[in-house]
Amino acid sequence: MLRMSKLADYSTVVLSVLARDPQRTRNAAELAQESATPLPTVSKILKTLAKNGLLTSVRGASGGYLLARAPAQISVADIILAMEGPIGLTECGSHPGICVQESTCSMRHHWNRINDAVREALDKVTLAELAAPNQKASPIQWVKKESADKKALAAVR
Amino acid sequence: MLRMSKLADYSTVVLSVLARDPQRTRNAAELAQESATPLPTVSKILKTLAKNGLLTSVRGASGGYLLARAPAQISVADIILAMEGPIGLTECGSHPGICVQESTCSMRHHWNRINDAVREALDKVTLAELAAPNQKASPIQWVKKESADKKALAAVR
DNA sequence: TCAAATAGGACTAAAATAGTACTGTATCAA
DNA sequence: TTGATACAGTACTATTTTAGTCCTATTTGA
Repeated sequence: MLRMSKLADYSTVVLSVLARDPQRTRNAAELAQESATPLPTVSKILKTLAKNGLLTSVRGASGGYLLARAPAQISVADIILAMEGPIGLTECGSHPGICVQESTCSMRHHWNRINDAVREALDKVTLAELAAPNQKASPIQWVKKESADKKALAAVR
Repeated sequence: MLRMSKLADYSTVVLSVLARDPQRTRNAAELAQESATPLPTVSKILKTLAKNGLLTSVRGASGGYLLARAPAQISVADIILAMEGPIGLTECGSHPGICVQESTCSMRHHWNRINDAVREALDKVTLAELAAPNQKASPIQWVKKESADKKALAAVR
């Protein structure tokens, strides 16, 4: 596992829609439609992303959102940071003061290294890459699953 | 965030206790005490770790657990894999069939890359290192990002 | 001034996780 | 052979986290 939240996941989809045409301002309803995600949820995501500097918002009639930076300047690490806060695999990393063993824990320093390594890995992948069409990744193995997918989704929703 | 589960976290503590004296068999009660974690919880963790091949168990009176491999041969990735299953930041990675967009999703292939990068980073850190007393490892290359991160954290909270 | 849109916060529902307990099985030693 | 010790497995409950929704306020353009 080691999963990021669904909202963070969705946000990569929404952002990649925006990245396809970075100059254009789009409102929440459009983005909800294009990303096939419920409007209230998309709306929530957009607010969070705007608040944390990944999107610029334009209020009022004919307003909307657009990317605050070029897609190549936004990394996956940035997106996760914006949606979930600092990357930290353990609780002691992002919430100091919870763990009683904190002051004597010899592992904490190692976790910092690990977190940094993960962050670095995530920093290397940009939104520009995420939004780019697949280059010869073989989709063959997934195609056959499609009908099962729809069924699974129906069960889930 | 991007957090691993508490159980996975605890398990690193328990394993590092075992790693301090890899030959010695210890029972659940001992390990609970030494790791300052409730016995039922430690017990659950130990079972999971044994089931997934990180620990060898010895049943019966004077039984207990010991590491299945040398501490240097057990990586953080192994631990997370044992406790949480395959590393995958998105749901589609570890549960194919849920997402309707799966077959047409151009991002999936990128997520595979990202997961691999994270797994690689976690594979480089071993239990031997985790269990070792602190030595000042060089955080130099990451330092420059640190202040930016803190700022971002402040904004998020 | 009206309509369209974001901002912010509060609230509810659902899902995942943590934690506990109980029953079964293996092993050792008296 | 029997009792004590300790792991194995599973089911259950409670808690916490996350997701999702809704409502009201504010901003802005026509």
